[in-house]
Amino acid sequence: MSPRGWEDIRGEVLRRIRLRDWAPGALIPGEAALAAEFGVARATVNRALRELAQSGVLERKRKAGTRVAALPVRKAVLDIQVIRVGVEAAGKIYGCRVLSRRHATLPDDLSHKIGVATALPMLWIETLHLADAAPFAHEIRWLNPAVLPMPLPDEPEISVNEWLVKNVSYATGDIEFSAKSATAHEASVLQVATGSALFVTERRTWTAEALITWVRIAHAPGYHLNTAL
Amino acid sequence: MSPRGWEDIRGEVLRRIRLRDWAPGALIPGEAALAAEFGVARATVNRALRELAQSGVLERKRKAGTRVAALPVRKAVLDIQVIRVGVEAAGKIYGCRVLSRRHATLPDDLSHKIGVATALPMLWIETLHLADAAPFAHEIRWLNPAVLPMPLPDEPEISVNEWLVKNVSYATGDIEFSAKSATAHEASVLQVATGSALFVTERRTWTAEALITWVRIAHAPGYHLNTAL
DNA sequence: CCGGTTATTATGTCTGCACATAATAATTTC
DNA sequence: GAAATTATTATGTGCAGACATAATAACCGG
Repeated sequence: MSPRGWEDIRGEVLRRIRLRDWAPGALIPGEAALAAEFGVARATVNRALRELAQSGVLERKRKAGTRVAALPVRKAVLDIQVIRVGVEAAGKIYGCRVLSRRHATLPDDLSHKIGVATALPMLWIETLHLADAAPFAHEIRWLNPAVLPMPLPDEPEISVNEWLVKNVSYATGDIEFSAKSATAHEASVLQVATGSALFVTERRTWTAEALITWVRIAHAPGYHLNTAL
Repeated sequence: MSPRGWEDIRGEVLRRIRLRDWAPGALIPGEAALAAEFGVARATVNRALRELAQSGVLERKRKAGTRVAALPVRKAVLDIQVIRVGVEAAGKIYGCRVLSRRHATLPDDLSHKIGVATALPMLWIETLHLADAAPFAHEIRWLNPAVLPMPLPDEPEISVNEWLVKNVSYATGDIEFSAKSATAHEASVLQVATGSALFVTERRTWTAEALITWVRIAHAPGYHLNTAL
């Protein structure tokens, strides 16, 4: 019943850590030693330990060896999906309505926040996402027309975000999650009381050269994000 | 200037995807072909493509080949740290006060929510976390005394969570993020207005056998979680 | 034409070996 | 004795070849 592959090795190492066989902060045997013990190649042990290090359970340093993380920074992986997929995964019917759409320049505060010149002409779009015809999330989006390969479609069926992922080059970006009180406008659109606690995600997306889009999505009360550790 | 290692391969593949050389949904050349093109071993290409698949950029299936993700489920990796580390990383001084602590049994709703019998004797602890002496987060924690290897220390210097990670076996668990309005109690403890939007994280932690702890942390307004995509 | 069996194929993993790299320990030099 | 140099060592990465596995495609009998 010796381990068969790198996943078994990973499991066995994890077992020893959980049983405190190897305590937090302690040095564990080197790859060569473990390979000998398990009767596998060093590369196999390496693969297992590398994965554990990636998930924050181990800390590895050349020459210094591998040790069990003392204050484990657990890495939670969140799947950031297109809203439609999230809604449909919950067994509901997705819909969206574009509430407003116009050309404008960035307000000063936002310009500063996302690091883009105020002067640039941008496209502003406000969308309401629906789940089973009930308000689900309110989206405010700034788009940089300069980086769009073609004009946006008019169809309100598909969300702008979804159009983007299909038609614009992949990019880097960042996300921020926070809790905000609903403004009067958000409250009316989402049909909740003003001041309700909304789960807000703000997202910047860049190409190598320029900003593609900045989005703020305020989710209706009850929304939550979860993940396994 | 051909690629030197798997990271270069990953970069080059990513570049082609970003340039829409390989469009979303399209099949990309097989590992063998890429290995030949780049003049590296197949294992090296495999490593690069595997990483890209792990981060949601590619979708791989045996025999079917590798394709660019059509609706990329971007994986955002969040670092779940001990609160003290987060506070100190922001350049502030951490502190915490245990507000209350007693033995009790789980209320029905929570018992149902976390899947543990109501009857079990549990320990209930309420903690206030401080950053530069200002309220930072309010923590409510249920602990299962049965799985603790030794009695909890009395020292209020170190948070219960930190004591746990150091003294109890690693475990699995899950996290949930949401936005909630501050209750009267939370508001008074955090010194904010009742009804303020609070960022709440709820966390369950299990050993292989039993629940270790359930925690709800309500963060003071202004708190946000962010990560690169 | 249908359903089941049998190739075929791309990815998944493993091995054994080699060398690169970074961090520490030992040594030498001034 | 301090500083610079040189081993030493554990992890990081690479290679070539092999077999495993899963999913598709081709085939074949009815």
